[in-house]
Amino acid sequence: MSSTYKKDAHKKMNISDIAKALELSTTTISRAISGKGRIGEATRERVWAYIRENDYRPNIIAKSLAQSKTFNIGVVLPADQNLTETPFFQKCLLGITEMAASNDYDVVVTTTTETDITLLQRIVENHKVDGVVLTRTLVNDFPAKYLEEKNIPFVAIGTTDDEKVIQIDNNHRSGCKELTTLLLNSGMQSIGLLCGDQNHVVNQERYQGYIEAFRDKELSIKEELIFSNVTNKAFVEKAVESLMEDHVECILCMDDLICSRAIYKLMEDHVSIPNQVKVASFYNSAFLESHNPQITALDFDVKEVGAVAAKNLMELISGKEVQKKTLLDYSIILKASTK
Amino acid sequence: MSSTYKKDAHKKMNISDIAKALELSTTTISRAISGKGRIGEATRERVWAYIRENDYRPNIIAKSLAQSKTFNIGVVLPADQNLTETPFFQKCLLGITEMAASNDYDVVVTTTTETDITLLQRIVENHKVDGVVLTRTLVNDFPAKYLEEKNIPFVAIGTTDDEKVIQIDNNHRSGCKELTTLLLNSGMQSIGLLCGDQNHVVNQERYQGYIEAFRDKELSIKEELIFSNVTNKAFVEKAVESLMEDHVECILCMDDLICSRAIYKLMEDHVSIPNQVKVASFYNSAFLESHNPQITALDFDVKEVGAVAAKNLMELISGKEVQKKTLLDYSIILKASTK
DNA sequence: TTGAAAGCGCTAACAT
DNA sequence: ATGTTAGCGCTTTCAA
Repeated sequence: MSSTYKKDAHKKMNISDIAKALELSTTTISRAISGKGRIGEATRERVWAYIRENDYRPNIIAKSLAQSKTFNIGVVLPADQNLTETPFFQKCLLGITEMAASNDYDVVVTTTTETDITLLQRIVENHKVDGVVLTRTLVNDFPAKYLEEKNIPFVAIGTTDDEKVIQIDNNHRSGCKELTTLLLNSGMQSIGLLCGDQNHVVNQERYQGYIEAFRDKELSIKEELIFSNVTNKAFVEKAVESLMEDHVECILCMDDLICSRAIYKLMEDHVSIPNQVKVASFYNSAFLESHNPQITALDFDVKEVGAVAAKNLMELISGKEVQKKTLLDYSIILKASTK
Repeated sequence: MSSTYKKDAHKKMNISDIAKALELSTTTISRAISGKGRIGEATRERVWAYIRENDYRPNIIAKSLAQSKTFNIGVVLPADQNLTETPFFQKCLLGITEMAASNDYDVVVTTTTETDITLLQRIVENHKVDGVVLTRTLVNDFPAKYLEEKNIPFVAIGTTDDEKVIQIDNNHRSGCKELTTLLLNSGMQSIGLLCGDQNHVVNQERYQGYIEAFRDKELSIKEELIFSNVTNKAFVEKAVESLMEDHVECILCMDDLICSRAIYKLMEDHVSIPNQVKVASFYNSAFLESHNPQITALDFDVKEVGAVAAKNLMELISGKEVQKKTLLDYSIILKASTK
């Protein structure tokens, strides 16, 4: 069984069909549609009536060509395997898409890895987008550098040293600091930290939050309790073992995948949460929700960060002033795992 | 701190700039680029040399207008909250994006819910895409019906009754049947089933696979062991309790979120896997990987299914014949949870 | 093998 | 308030 697609025979209506039908000029139709320029209320209504009646849709491509604008924003997703496992980017994309649509923009997605930006170059150099949203920031940020160099409007979801970049981020640093402080205030002294990929700025921020919490209380930081780049199951297991040997009171995990792995490891070793060790995560997702006891975590409105990023980008594109850095809030969800 | 974007002053090169520089006509340049139509090898090479040297990029928008093609494919993602938690769609999207790019297409994403297809209508009626990939099928498939009615080329990832729809799917039914059969062969008799949303065809397929396994062995199906629409934590917990009261030997979960919830519930109740009850999932993801014992599951190459869908759609768009139904393979990963 | 010219559908100066 | 006209950058028929 197979199938072929046959094009519709009947041609689409265009602006000059309307002009003819209504005995007006195409300019007038254009003005009636866009609302720009002077036009009589009567003719305006007449045009709209015709449009509604005949279900006319303007050809965006032609508009694009005339205005040298695509009305598309590009969204760059990471192609790395282990990031497709996290819901962050998908939620972000949802927020971006909705905000874009409500401003009459559409979303073209593409992917990059930390070193390969050819697919980003594709959409940019083919003039497919008016601007770009980067959904994460890197310590050595190739995509950002490329867009800067090409002078393409873009915003980044995340934080970066590069002051020229417009950034939208949840306040990870502050959230992690507050959560850590809360734990320290409850009398704990020794808190282990399992960090994610250190080339991702977000993980650096989370790390700084942890450090600052200790600094503010003038507590010494024990390097042996901090594990960086705990990016796979084996690393998590080794780190957890080591932390338990050091008799930490609490294990902080930078994201929910690390946390989920840590919890399983603890269960396997018959370590009871929170009796023998407490656990908290810097990122909350459905995969932690089912655990008993429930896990204390930071919660971010990821869809919102996407929406704000899209909004900022579209304003940037339209020449408006845009805030250099937007920090969104977080909430701390205290649950039984740290009681 | 704020920032404004300033447009680059220097105008982009176009086809007639090249024509002038090389003292040729725009037609010739166009032919040299596209490779269509007769053209002398010498001039052809001369044009390409110039293009390479000056890093010229054709304006796709103009090409689109001239050819009435966008070179975009639309991808429809579900906007439902609990689906953003699963990695399926993101992986799919990755496959689609890569395949599209390698055929000089780009990907415009949009979202729908089970009842609201306005954002899909947007990209279709604004002529933003040449065709559409639906990333799931529904029992009552509004998006598919809409696209059919509008006569837009589209393919669906998933299975559907509608014979006119071009479908690409992993062989869920067969996979689930094989896994269930395997369990039955190992001597189990009573196997519980926790089903996902029954409006998603994929869950119907999985259900059928389970049923067929029993039928083939002429075993009776106990309705009380099958729970449908187990779409939240509370439902999973109730179902698991009920199954344990019925002393099932194994619990089959339709996806990894259900499975993860079921496992936590079992742990909470101090039920040992696989000693007291065995567990298997119809979908494998990183969130199950950490569990000890590891969980038996079906594994699908999701990126591949996306890639094939994109390929089929692009062939459909270009008027080629396309297979009505493509079924991709699966693998069964047997782990300790069913030993 | 190459070129002239019309056209894709819309916008925007510049008239009137 | 409305119309004329010249593009936007590329493709494509038709002619040379």
